[in-house]
Amino acid sequence: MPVPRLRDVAELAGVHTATASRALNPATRSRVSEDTAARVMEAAARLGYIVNPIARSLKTSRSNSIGVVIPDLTNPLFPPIMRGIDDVLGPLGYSVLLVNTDNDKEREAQQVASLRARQVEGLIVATALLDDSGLEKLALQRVPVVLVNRRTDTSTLPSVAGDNADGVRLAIQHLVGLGHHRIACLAGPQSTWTGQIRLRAYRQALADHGLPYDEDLVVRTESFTEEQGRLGLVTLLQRKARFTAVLAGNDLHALGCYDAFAEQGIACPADLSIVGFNDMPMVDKLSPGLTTVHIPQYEIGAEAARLLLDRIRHEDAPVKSVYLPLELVVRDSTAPPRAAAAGQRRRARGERAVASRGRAG
Amino acid sequence: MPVPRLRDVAELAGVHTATASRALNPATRSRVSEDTAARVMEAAARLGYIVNPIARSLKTSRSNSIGVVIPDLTNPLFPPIMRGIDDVLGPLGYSVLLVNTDNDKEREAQQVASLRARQVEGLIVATALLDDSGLEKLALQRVPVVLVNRRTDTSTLPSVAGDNADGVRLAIQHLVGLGHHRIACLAGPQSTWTGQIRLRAYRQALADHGLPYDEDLVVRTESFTEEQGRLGLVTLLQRKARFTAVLAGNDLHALGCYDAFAEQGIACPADLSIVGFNDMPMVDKLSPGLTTVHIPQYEIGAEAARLLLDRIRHEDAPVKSVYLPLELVVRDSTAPPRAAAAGQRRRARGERAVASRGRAG
DNA sequence: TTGAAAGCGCTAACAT
DNA sequence: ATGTTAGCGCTTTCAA
Repeated sequence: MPVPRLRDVAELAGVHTATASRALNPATRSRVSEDTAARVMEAAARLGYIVNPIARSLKTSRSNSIGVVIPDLTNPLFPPIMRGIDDVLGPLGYSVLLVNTDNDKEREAQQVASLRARQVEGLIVATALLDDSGLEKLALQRVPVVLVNRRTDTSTLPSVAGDNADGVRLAIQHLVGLGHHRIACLAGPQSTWTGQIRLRAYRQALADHGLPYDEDLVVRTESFTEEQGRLGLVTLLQRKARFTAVLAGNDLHALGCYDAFAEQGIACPADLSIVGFNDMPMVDKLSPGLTTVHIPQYEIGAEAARLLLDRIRHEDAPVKSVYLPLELVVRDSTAPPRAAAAGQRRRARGERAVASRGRAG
Repeated sequence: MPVPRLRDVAELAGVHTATASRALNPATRSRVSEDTAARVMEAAARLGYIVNPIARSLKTSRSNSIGVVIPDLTNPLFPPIMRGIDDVLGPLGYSVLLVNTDNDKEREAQQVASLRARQVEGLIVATALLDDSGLEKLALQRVPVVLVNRRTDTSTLPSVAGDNADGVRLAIQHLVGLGHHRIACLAGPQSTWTGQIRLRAYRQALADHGLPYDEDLVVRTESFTEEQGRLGLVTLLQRKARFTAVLAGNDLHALGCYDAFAEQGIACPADLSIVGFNDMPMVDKLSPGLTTVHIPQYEIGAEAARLLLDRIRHEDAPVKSVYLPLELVVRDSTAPPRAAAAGQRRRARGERAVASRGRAG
């Protein structure tokens, strides 16, 4: 039995295909008499008719699909964003085409081209660099685009992200509240918006608490990876500038720091407190459980989808930048500092501390 | 500047659109003289022409897209599978349409219907139940389908999965090698293939080592969740049947067991060894690091994609069941048993053990 | 080897 | 309110 066509439905209902088409589309149904509409719909139901979206797209030149560009789906940041997008757009009849760029701008260009070849109506992009010529071009070509998580330094593109500055503020406030005065910062890559804004916010937050900013307490990493986090902490320790807490660039950095703690015999949080960023899955299961800034990824995705719809429907909708509130999740990797930076003094004398024993006792 | 059409390319090259079409398609290029082909291709390049896949699809009734049906992208099992699929199919010009069913068979039916309405050429399905009428129907309608991770109990559908039986064998072999003789089993839901086969394999593996099978050492959980894992272990402990090791249904179960360990003051691996299944991200970071069976998710996805291609291209290709080899990853949650099941004896006397102190010392 | 012509399935002017 | 007609952009017979 072949797949039923509109023609079959029209025939069964005894009307012209145009009428059947109108009856079947809720938006045009009113232009058809009530009982023809009913007859057509019944015929469609009987035959199990479903419109062919390809034919429809060819005619309407609307593909009912959008593209999502991320670095790597395997990064746990992105699945919740995807679901947020999908849950908003799916019920509206949109398909979501996902591409992974692996942080390769050349590959990204190809992927975006293929997405556009597939006539996507818009793009949600999570791979923005601060200075991103590819994105500028898209904007110029009036392709509806929404940025998520990261932004460019110009504000020509709408974006949805967590309120990173506020997240950093919360983290520093927490540490200062615990009594920390010398707080190091593992800053992420300064070519990314997140890397840059978090460092700035760190500086600002220190100032707000009347604490001095010290370049010796800052390391700018090359990427948001565990290894870079480990290296960053090692660098910080080598400098011999004393500190009792670390603001990590993200949770992966913090994980790297945990490794460094183990290697160097540093007890966390006794010797050193640490705060992460993102609240990745499972970081609550670490020992010690990681205190971190939670980002509402799902909501970010959902909001980005809504913004993109705006842009698709009204080409000149205002270019909004949406910031969603962040929350600090306090776990066990932060505690008041020892009377002085004991861990570091001890290391200076060549002793080894006993590794952290978690939260037992 | 409007998007260039085939017509524009043909005009610029001074040929008919039919000729241009033939020249542009590698498969038909041979039916065109070499230098017309060259001229057409140059014209296409000059204009930046890209075929409109929608128009092509309408004509060829091939959508160049496939659907992937999973329970929830947010489950870390699935992103690597997706990437495996994408990396095989993407370069071949396929788009991958992903839907999440949230383990709701009704929702799944809708999603599959919408996928089919979009004319996907085939489906990769990760949500199979052992007895799955929806899938049987698809098979009957000759929709190309490949199952991943799970299978149905009939073998009418091709599938790709890890060699679960062998994984269990490795796990039990490891435990027995360490000296464990009383090994409990947290079996997953018996409505799923994974739940069922792992339990069977457990039984078989015991037999292979000449160990008795004891129903008191088995709990069948309702789902593969952390909470069910915790509950399962608690149930096992309440039964007072003694055991020195646990084979968890999967890593989430194992995580739940970790919680139960903490609650009940059981030291792992000193009092109780545990082996997980899946090797989820981050389980290496737990305390103790989880010994678990690693499943090559990426390869499973890639292989499923290849199988699906087979099915799409040759409707009656053989219905293969592919099993990929699994590996046991030994970490710190397994160790030789104490002389006897000390932890349990102690509990029986009403004492509390000191929580595990990880791998320090 | 190339061109002419038809048509995939649908929707949207336009006409009635 | 409904039917007529044309055509979205491409591929593919068929004929030359």
